Amino acid sequence: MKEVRTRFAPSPTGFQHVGGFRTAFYAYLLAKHFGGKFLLRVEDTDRERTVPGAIRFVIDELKWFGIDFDEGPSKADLQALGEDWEGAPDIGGPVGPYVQSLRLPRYKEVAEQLVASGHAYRCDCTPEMLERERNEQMARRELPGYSGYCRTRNVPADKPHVVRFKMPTKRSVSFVDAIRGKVQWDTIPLKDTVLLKSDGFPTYHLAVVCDDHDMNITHALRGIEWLSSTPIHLLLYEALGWEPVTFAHLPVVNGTDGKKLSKRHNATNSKELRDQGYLPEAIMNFVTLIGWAPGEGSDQEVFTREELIQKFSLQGVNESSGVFDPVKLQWMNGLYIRKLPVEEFMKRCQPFLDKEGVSVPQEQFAALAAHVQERVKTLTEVASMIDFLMDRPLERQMDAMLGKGMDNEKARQVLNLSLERLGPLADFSVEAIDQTLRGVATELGLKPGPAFVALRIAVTGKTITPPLFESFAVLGRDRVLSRIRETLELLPQ
RNA sequence: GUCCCUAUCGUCUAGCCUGGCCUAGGACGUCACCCUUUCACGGUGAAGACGCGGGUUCGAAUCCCGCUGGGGACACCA
Repeated sequence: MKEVRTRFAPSPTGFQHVGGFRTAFYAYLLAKHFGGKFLLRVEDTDRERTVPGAIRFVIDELKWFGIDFDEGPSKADLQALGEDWEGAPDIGGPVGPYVQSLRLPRYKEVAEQLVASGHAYRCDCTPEMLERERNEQMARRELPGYSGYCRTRNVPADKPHVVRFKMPTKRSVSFVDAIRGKVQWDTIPLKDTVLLKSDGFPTYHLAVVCDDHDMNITHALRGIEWLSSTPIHLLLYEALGWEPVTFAHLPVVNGTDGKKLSKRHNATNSKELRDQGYLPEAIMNFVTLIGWAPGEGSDQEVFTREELIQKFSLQGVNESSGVFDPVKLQWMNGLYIRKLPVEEFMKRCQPFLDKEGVSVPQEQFAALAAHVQERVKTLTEVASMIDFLMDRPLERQMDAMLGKGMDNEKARQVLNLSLERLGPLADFSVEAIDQTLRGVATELGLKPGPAFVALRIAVTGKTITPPLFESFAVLGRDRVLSRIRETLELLPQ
């Protein structure tokens, strides 16, 4: 059996959002499922719209997701693009360059071959002429598109020109989409499209067919928006005498508003999600699930990368579009956070703590980490759960201390008695604190709940914290006592 | 305008190919209860969907036709 080869072929005209990365995940998963190769190809055929840094973004982000390319741009290619950055990978491979702007001679060669075989022709119509023709067609409510004026004019090669494909209209085309099954056109509603632009760059149509063939790609995964131009590609393969790839047209990923994902949607690119404290493995798992399910009656939705590779198939990909639901991502992220080994969790929290200026001794963080881990859904939430461990003035939520069976007088009693009992405690352990504080509540005829709220706010300033006794033990007796005393001062007389 | 894709709970989906096991299953979210020192975690339960209309059939979420809704393409953009 032929080696399965897939590619992720972004055009560097902007920054990928999670929908774009999903395409990459699927292509990667498919290749790895069959033990094949996954390549990166840069489709920079639109010189005007190319944005610097876009390629780096793709490579960096995919690396963050733990995805490596088997073949792709070499260091030299990146340099040629002016995209040579510190730590840039040198991927390379046998069928490069993997950058379209570096393959211009090849496209010219193929275009000329097509002209020679009568499948294409040179055209020197000006943009103005095309514009006028187009307007007239619109006015007559006809199908817009090039009339084929230059088909028989035999425009000389030394004049500025484009190369157009001779579209046969009166014939049917069909292919079997790996996701949707047979798709058929009885007539082709497309006109003579440009293959090679006047600046010598190919259009997507020429480049994608040429490269997928040259790079021995077996499966082309792409967005559904390409489905309607598939006849062009099929006809091109035919004219060139090449065997077409297997196409798989992926459904769209929409935002919660039902509109296609774009920069307008918040948190749609992986960088933003990372800054918001999401784990790459959670994002990858979640995004893969928008539009794919294992099927066969399976309910599984949490997968390791290996399971994903093992279970992924194009048959399991959905035909209809899906919505990126940030709320469910949050749930899944929490799940992944809880699954992390504690040390790993702490390590991953570090950048977020630094960012918030929260610095606490490692052993103190370690003592509470397991409790914190269970209470957060994103890494950004960690800082506010442990910043009470720092030696800085507390801002206490005094108003939350009272109410619900707790008044000024009772709060004072709880704090005073706690002070009295905690002070002489032989060892300031979790168990001892537990016993003591429960004793305090009982002695005052209070339920533990309200009593502990008062203590929690007195010592941490907040209503939401890791468990009380553990927090006290980590904080240490001196700080606990002095914070309680401080609070007593704050209580109205 | 023409062509193409698509349609199961609010959302992600299973089931559809190979009709009956579907009084349509799971997950997120929502609500209630339990656990409980806050918040979480965990547990139990509830509400919640086959777009509409025809047909085929003993029987249709599943097959066929039509309609409607949604999306896309028709560029020297990808």
